[in-house]
Amino acid sequence: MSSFAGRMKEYPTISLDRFDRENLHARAYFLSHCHKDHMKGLKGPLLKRKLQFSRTVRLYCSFVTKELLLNNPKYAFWEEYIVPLELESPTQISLVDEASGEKEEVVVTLLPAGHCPGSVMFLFEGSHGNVLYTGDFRLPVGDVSRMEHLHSGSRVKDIQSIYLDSTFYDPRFYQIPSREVCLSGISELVGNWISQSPHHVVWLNCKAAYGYEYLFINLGEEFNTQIHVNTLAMFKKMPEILSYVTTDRRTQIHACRHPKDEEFFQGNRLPCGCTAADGTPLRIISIKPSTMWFGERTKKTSVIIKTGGSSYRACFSFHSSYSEIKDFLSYLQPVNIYPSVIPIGRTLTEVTQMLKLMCRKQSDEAAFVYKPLGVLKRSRVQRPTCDSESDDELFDGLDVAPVRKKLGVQKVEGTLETTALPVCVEESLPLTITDAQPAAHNYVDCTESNGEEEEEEEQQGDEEKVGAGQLEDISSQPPRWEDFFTTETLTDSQNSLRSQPQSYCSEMTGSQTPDLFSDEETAPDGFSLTLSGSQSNHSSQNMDSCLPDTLIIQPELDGQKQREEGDDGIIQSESQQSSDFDIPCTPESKVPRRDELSQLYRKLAAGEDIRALDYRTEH
DNA sequence: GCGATCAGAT
DNA sequence: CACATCTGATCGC
Repeated sequence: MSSFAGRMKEYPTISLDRFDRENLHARAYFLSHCHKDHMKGLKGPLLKRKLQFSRTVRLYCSFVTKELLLNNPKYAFWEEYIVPLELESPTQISLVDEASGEKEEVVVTLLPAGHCPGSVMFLFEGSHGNVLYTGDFRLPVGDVSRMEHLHSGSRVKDIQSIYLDSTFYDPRFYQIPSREVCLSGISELVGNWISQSPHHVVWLNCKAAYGYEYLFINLGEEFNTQIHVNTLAMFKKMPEILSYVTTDRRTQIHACRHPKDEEFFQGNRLPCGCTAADGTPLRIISIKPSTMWFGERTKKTSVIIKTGGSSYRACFSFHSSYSEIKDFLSYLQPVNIYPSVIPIGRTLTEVTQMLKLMCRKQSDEAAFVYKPLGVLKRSRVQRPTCDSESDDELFDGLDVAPVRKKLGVQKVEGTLETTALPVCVEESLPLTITDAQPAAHNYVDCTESNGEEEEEEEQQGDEEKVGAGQLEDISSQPPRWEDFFTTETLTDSQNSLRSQPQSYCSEMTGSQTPDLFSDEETAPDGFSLTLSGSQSNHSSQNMDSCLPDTLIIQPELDGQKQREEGDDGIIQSESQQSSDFDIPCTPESKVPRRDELSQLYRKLAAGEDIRALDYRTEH
């Protein structure tokens, strides 16, 4: 959950995703997406009053976010103060001090964030440098290199600071199966269930938040049906979503909710109250989207986990994994990175230290800043090729050395100014690298690969089925639900990296239908069934290609609490723990100890080459 | 009665 | 499996 206090040190008169306390004095507001933890104070009476006396203070967000926000009556008063912005359309905004008339100009560009419908990042460009506020995001490895507005010509823009969604910035979360792979697994499970009879229905146990819509869209499309939801109101202006949801309960796929929906489910009822269509009891399975992650070397993955007689978990993540974040950061190489989330079990200090390693090298920065006057552009030195231990294959060759470009004189000045002042923002330690502090090595991540990844050909293949995120931009005027995962502007030759799965149609073999009530057999090892994946066509950018798409795991009966379940009295394990799913931290993925970091810093300070030094495994 | 905050649950 | 939300208890006004 975001703990970002709302302001960026470079542009402190702007508030983002926080609207209480000191943010009440902002000259402009930005909302990255419509999740409650990013809307703190947004319905506050204090803010409402302020707006009524202001001529210039506005809230900027995407068209979709505006639509979702105004759908909630509590926020309806914002209507006349919202300025929706198109994606990827740089817009100049005046930040006006209404008391003094003082004014500052800033150019903001909304970039698709892939987190939920309408979610965006904000790129600010102004006299205090280029700053990227990511909001919450999930971007596949490589996508950053295709984001036009992070580039100027063929060069990467000089980013002073990134305010980062660091939810999974921890090696524990090294990889999270791609959206496509997760969708494929869910799709397969759903298909195998609902095809058995009209009374076989699926309950998607989704949280009360935006972000599951692409799941609904894809399932609706694949099974030529609509998904039952509580209300359609918020989508009334988003036909691309609207056409796949319904309030008609007579469908086999439900995502409806009820405060006591878990109890309902235990009683073989759907949250909407559906019990039976024509007297025949429904056969319900629940699928709960939840985040699953795997270590750096973990090869055996499954995107579906059976957690009970008729309950499943399905992999689903709103946030980028560690490796996805690293790809993002190592491409942009900002001077500073400020985490907006501290992963559970970590401290701000730890996260800050780890993020420092992803910041631009000090030496680089010094050369950058102190160029002679008149030299506004420079090509970055080619990034050294990582040694054999490189994890390049993980990133699919996307480590093409980014080239930076200064945009103008005023931004050079901004860089000078901001890099010279290590100022703290609220609760985040500054990551500015100063003389007193040895610079972290930019390429330390190159040592993290175990080098045992298989070399696989990148599949450029045709996409048999594209995810919703890959739909063509229909350029309909806003609101566009595509804002959700818009990557359609990413058009360069590397686009093939995204083309994931061709066929996910893993065939269930034998009586592998997850019939949880009668005819399921549990193998002695506790694994009831394995779905063979069609793995042949996957990109090698992650581990997908060497894994079955779907592996359904039947938890072992642990002999402890067991209870009756199902309509035929089969004993099922109550508390399921998937043995395969207790993913241990990979040995390489431990937290760096203080002394290890000290050693690293000593080496850096001494100018020693640490490229081969893995700070995590030293000792 | 409303809002803020926290614990707890899902 | 750790995301975002909801509910209820408590406190303060």
